[in-house]
Amino acid sequence: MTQYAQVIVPVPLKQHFTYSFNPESQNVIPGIRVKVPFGKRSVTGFVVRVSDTIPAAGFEIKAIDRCIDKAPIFGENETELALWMEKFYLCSRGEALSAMIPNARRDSTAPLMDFESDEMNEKIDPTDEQKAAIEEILSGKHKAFYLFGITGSGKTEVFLRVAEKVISEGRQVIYLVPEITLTHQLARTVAKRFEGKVAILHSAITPAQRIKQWRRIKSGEVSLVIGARSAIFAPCDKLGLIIIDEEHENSYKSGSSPRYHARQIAQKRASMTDSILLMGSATPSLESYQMAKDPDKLFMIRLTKRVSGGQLPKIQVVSILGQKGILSQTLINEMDRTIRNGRQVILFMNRRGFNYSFHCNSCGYELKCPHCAVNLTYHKSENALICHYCGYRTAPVSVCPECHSLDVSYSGFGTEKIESEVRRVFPNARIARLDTDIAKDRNVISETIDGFRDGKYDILLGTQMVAKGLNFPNLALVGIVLADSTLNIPDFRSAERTFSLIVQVSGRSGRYDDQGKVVIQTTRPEAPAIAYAVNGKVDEFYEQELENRKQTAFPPFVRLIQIVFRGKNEQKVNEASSQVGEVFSESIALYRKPDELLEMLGPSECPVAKIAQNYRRQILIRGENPGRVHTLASKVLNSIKPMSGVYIEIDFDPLNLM
DNA sequence: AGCACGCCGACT
DNA sequence: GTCGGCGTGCTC
Repeated sequence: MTQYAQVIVPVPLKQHFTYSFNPESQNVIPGIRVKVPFGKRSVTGFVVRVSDTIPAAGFEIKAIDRCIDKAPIFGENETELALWMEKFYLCSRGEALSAMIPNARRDSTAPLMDFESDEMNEKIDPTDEQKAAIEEILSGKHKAFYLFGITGSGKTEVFLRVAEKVISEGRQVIYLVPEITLTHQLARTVAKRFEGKVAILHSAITPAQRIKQWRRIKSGEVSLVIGARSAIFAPCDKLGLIIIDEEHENSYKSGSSPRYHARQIAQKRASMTDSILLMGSATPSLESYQMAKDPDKLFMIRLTKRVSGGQLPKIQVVSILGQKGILSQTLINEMDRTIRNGRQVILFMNRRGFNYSFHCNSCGYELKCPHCAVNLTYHKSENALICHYCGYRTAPVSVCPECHSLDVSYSGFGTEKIESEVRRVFPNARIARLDTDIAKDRNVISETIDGFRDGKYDILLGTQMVAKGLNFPNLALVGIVLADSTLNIPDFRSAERTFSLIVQVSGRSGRYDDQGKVVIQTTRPEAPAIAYAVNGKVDEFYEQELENRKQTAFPPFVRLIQIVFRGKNEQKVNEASSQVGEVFSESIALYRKPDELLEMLGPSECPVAKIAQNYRRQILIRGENPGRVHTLASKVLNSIKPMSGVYIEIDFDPLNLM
């Protein structure tokens, strides 16, 4: 007696496949993984249904090779979530399930480092501020909370106390941290505190270990799951609390299809399970900040005092307008003083940035797109200034439109130049450099970081990767070599990122005493992202940046969808994007309500127009009503027939348009 | 997404 | 004459 199983395979096809099996010898039940022949290969599929009726087949039915699991590793809840993801992110069910369930599929492995985390000390009595926060969260008056607290204000302790309470009521907790923060320290603290009831979904664990943890979670043996992005899918049947630490972190957004954001999944799961959602950061994303304007949606709790009572470091801004050389005298003096005191220095640089944007060396003016409020980017090959968002283009100018100076340029300086300059100025200093180019090798990263902590170097030159979650007791000076480089990236989030970077980086300096200093070099000291960060005017920055976004119609005031067309044949990519663009134009004309903001930008070349021999064009859809933008996009994208040789990638709420 | 089949260019 | 490029089509 043969039975049949509906199997979802991990391919971008919006359909299931039917396989036969012998119930006598194969225990095929919904929720398990199976090995099945698929075309000429063998793949891991997910069983979603089992029946004994023969499907009306117009195809050959193959047999299941073998069962991978004895007991289901996903159930009703997970299937429901997968269905939701399929609709929400317009991906296939196979892709949704593959993202949710740990299998052999590539799992981005981040460097394994011996980081320390914020506030990782032993259990200490909470401060009054912390107590009030804990009470508020547990009061049951709201469902979603945001812990908006300065660095060192003890957010972790609040998270852990709330978790303890929820666990004591017999419910489970998911604790999300950015990849890089999942350190031995924090893991150890958590493991100790919730002994025997913790699953740590470390990035470095093997797929087999991961599945083992998965089963422990599913069985209810585990009370608290701590892990990076994908831990949001942990199969907790008694979920009661989801914590998202450092909510503003970009690593919560998946870089491949389905491009989900852990925050969105968390919101969905929290509402599905009636759980508390608890997020926290010193620099919330604008999305969250805006959402908290409505306390019924997101209730914001502020932590304003440092637990240890220490001072935040002094921040000094140095204008390097018109200055020659990379290091200002101020920064050199501070570095010199710090090193002579036996303390350490970190210099931050940014690889990306204003290398190819128009820049006036006299007044710091940056040429912007008249429609999008982002900097225009100079394309040397076409000798044109191009807007990466809407495709607007204009001829390069040789005179500053603002101050009419002729001292303008389209180039900046790179990391190598900075390093050689630092070596020239400090010939006797011990200098280490760490950026993504150098640090392909994990060992190099941890050796460099350990070495710096152990005092083997005086100066560490690093990119963003050094900014997060690191604590160096002897660090007394942080220099941001050129804050403009993040600020001038042609992306609507560049101000937000710059602000966040400065605040986060400042928190690194002098953590264990009051000697910390920060020096920021910039040609635009008056830029809000810099000026407000320096003065600690956090809310003022957010308010003015929100106003900006409102004016220019960018998130969080609109929903944005990016549709990328890529393929080796430029002609075909162009045709496909134009074709889909036309469908969108027509649909928008029909669907759009009077006075409603709902529009298409493009099709235009992607900011990086060619990657790995693939030509890339993009369409952006934006609208003030998120639901309607989504409906429109899914209608259009489901109606178009696939064009051979052109691949379409859909990104809902892209983090950057680069 | 893979993977194979299949039809046109420069090479032992 | 073959090796190999990637365009096209299929996967229960």
